[in-house]
Amino acid sequence: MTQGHKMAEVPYEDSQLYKIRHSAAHVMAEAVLERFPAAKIAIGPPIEDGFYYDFDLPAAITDDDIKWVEKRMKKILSQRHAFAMREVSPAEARAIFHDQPYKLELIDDLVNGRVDDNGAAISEPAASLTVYTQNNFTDLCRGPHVESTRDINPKAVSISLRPPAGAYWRGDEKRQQLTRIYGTAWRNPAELAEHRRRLEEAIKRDHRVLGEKLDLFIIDSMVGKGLPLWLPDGATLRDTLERWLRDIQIERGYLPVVTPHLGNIELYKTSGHYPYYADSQYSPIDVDGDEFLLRPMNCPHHCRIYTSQPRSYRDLPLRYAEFGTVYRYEQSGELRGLTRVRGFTVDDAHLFVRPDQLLDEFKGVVRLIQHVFSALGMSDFRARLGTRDPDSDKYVGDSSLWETATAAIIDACEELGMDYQLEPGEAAFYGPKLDFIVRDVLKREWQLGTVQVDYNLPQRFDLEYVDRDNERKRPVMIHRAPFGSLERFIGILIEHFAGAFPPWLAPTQAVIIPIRESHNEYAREIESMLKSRGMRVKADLQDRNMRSKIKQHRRMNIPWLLIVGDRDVDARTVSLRLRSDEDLGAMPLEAFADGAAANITNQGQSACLNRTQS
RNA sequence: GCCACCAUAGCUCAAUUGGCAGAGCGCCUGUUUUGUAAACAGGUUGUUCUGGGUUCGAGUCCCAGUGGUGGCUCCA
Repeated sequence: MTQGHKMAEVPYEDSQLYKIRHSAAHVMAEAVLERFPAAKIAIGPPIEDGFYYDFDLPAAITDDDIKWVEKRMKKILSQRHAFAMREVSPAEARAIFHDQPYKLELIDDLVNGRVDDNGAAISEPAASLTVYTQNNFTDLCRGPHVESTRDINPKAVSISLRPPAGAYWRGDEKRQQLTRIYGTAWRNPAELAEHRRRLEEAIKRDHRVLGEKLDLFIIDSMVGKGLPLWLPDGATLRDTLERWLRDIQIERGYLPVVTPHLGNIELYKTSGHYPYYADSQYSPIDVDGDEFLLRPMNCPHHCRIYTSQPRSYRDLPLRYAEFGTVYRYEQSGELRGLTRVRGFTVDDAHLFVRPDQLLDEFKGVVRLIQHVFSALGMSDFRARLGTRDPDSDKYVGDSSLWETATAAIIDACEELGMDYQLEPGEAAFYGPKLDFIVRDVLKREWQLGTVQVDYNLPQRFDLEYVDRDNERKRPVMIHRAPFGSLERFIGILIEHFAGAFPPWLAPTQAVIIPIRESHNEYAREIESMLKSRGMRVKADLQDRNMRSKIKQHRRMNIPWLLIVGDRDVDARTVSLRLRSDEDLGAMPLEAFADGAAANITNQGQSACLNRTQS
């Protein structure tokens, strides 16, 4: 799904392309300072596919300014200007940047060893600093840069591809908001053209675009932002996924539960969700003088199901599963299609296990998630182990419990041979977690599946079981959701398949297209025959010609088009055309039905049929 | 939430410096009965996002709101 850098073995940071982009950022800053002499410059690093530079501008930047800057950049690049490095003392640096407050702040932090010169990570105190100069512009910078502007092809640089954006100084929303200008730079014009082509391709795959084209979902302003409405085809897709996972879970010993979307605030005070995450919850609702919350999570409800009966060590593990809808307040600027919404359904389950069962149960869950991802052909994900940030106070529970839980996750990953990245500070507030992260078509990362080990809720809800030795003991909880949110998962899935779902997921699996009106009866017969075998099919009996029907259904990515005319009626065949544009010609109706059924059962990734039966 | 930009028919988009709101697709009616990516003809489709303001006159200019987009921040 991603279009990463497939460039040799050199890390991006050491590549020529990185230097080109880093240097292009300096040239852009020079041009912007010419346009806005009063502008203050912040930082300007290379990023994936390009670079940016942050400015504190005296006025909002316009399209005309962008055009001017881009033109000016190309002019500078077409001249020969060396990128000259010079080592300077802190005092010299302060003199050079005396009228650049952001640079002065960076210099102070560099000298004190708080940041690197991208304004980010903590580093050693710097005894001396480096500056780079090209033409009339000098920037505080560690480098490296290209030797000269001649190393950058002006025709491979563009800053008009992405609109300027707001960005907080040092990523802190309490500080000055700067104007970030993005640019892209490549080694040659062909690479730039390819980049443009990929951007256009990405828009076509965007789940918001495809969601409308394929009639999957809408987000209606009268209903509310971030509250998607599933249209019949989208709901069919979603329902197919739900039924599939439900069946898998039943096989693996999960038990269904159903709980309401609203709960007494005491429930969330007990669980700790309130007030820890008050900011992402909706205001309490008054019910006869008591306060109720739209639930932000399902786990508290499941805990109360656990406590509804005394539990024996023989009862564990208990695995409660529910497609539970939750509501979270998200800032309006963060809402996006199906991938960031305010009401969504989690394919949630909570496993209540004995400590001696934790490792096996955790591994079982990870295997389940791997199974789900691989059945859908989603191999492009990374696993992230989110642990507690020791400096933060947003977590609940003893540190010893956290250590035990983290160790259990690490053990499970190692026993399963699964790679993961450790990310302190990414834990849930009640425990460490293993997340499965994928990128969407515009390269944004989204958390999908998640598994979390939790010693805290069992304590807060006073969960117990009676062990073999007749002692009351505390179970451990595992929270897990292979899809994460159905909404987000399906959004990503739409982009993953570019709207061309494999037949087992496709809302409509086959359309029967009669060539003439006289073939309608046969088309209807096929429709009811395939429906009786559980397929999602329809006969297209509209009064329009065959060719336009083919075009229409191909646009909708219908896996199988069955064209039937005189020859097919006589021979009881269907003429099969795949959406991949393969015309497979006539095949016996029974052979198609069998082949399609096999494809669907086997969850084939393409619409190809195994034709051995014909 | 913050910064910037955007909003015209169901969809994609036009509309000269402020001067009668249009096209293609779709939809409806009729003709056509078709063998693999758009048959033909006619017709229909508007609170130009909402509310104010400027003006003889606003889709166009100004203000506010709503919604969307790109970022930032946030994200159990």
